[in-house]
Amino acid sequence: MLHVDLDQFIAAVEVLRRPELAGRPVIVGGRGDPTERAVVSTASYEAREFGVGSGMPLRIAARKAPDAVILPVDAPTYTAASKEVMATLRAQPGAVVQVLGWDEAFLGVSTDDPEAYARDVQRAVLERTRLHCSVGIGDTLVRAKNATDFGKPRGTFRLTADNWLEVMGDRPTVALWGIGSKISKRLAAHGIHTVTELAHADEAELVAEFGPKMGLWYRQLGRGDGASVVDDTPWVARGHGRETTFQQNIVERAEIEDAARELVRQVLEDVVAEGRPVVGVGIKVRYAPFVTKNLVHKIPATYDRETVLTEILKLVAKIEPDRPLRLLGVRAELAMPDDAREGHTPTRSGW
DNA sequence: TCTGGGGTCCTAGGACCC
DNA sequence: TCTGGGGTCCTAGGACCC
Repeated sequence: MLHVDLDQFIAAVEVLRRPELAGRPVIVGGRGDPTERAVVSTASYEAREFGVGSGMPLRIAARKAPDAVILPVDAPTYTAASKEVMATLRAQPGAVVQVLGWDEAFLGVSTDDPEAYARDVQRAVLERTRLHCSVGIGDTLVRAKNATDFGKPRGTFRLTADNWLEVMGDRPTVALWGIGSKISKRLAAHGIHTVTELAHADEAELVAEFGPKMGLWYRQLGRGDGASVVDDTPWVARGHGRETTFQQNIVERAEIEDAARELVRQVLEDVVAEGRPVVGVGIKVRYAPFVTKNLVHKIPATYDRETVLTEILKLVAKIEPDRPLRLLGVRAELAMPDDAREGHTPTRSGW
């Protein structure tokens, strides 16, 4: 199967509608104001030359690339561009498409010449959307996904059981999709630093450290093994949430409750569009400097706004008084349709 | 350097039931 | 009076992804 990943997607879309920005360092993030609390969504390759990358505080990015053009995030525009890309992928002969986000998708296809097929995909996407993409080819989803990095930009790369350890074996475990900084550190504490070491790690030891599911899954990741079927079952959202980071930390009850009311209003807009009852509510709080807590609880299925607001405010009442708050998030869990329960929607562990 | 906003999923541990 | 073992449901917290 193939993994298709658009190159510097957000920045590329912005350059398309402002051609004069071509060749300049472009950074997209937050509201486009580097004095605000925000992070970089995407940096153009020119901006990356200055050491700017996704997830970096906008303030730091602006310091590193002082001449960069900094633009606000315009989600509706990227959603529209993404739809064009995904429609192009679905139009490819024999393609089964599983969308992973705005700018990436798995494409399942049976072909004797995957490289030629990948180049056809790149050509089709460029013709229809004027966007460039990289394509990973693999015999499992994990291998295809990891292969894409080696194809960037605008190229292709193939990873299979035959060359997986040869190519990936000496890389740190954090290079794997699904292993972040925390897990890689816990692995290191067991003497597991590289992909090869993870592939040959003791199962019992991993299970003892990470539990029966994740322990085995991490070892599988090290081997690049796992599912090899692209699942195009339509995605069913589990819920919707909104969150805001306050430009200045707040403490006042009334201010916190006002923020919660506004977030509930926004969440309910998404929930109404979904047309499924709310069966749980949650809040996320981040105290300064950077401590995150989640509070959730189940509720009887309801469509009633007042009920949802009341339940959220009960959780808000549990926020520790006098502790500076830098982020508040509100979330609504939705009832799942019967046909979308077990085994019908893609899950991470399924890969 | 100081960390957004949208999501999903897993695990531990307590409550409760038989 | 002290107490097993299995199961489910729920909450809190943590980790990851784009």
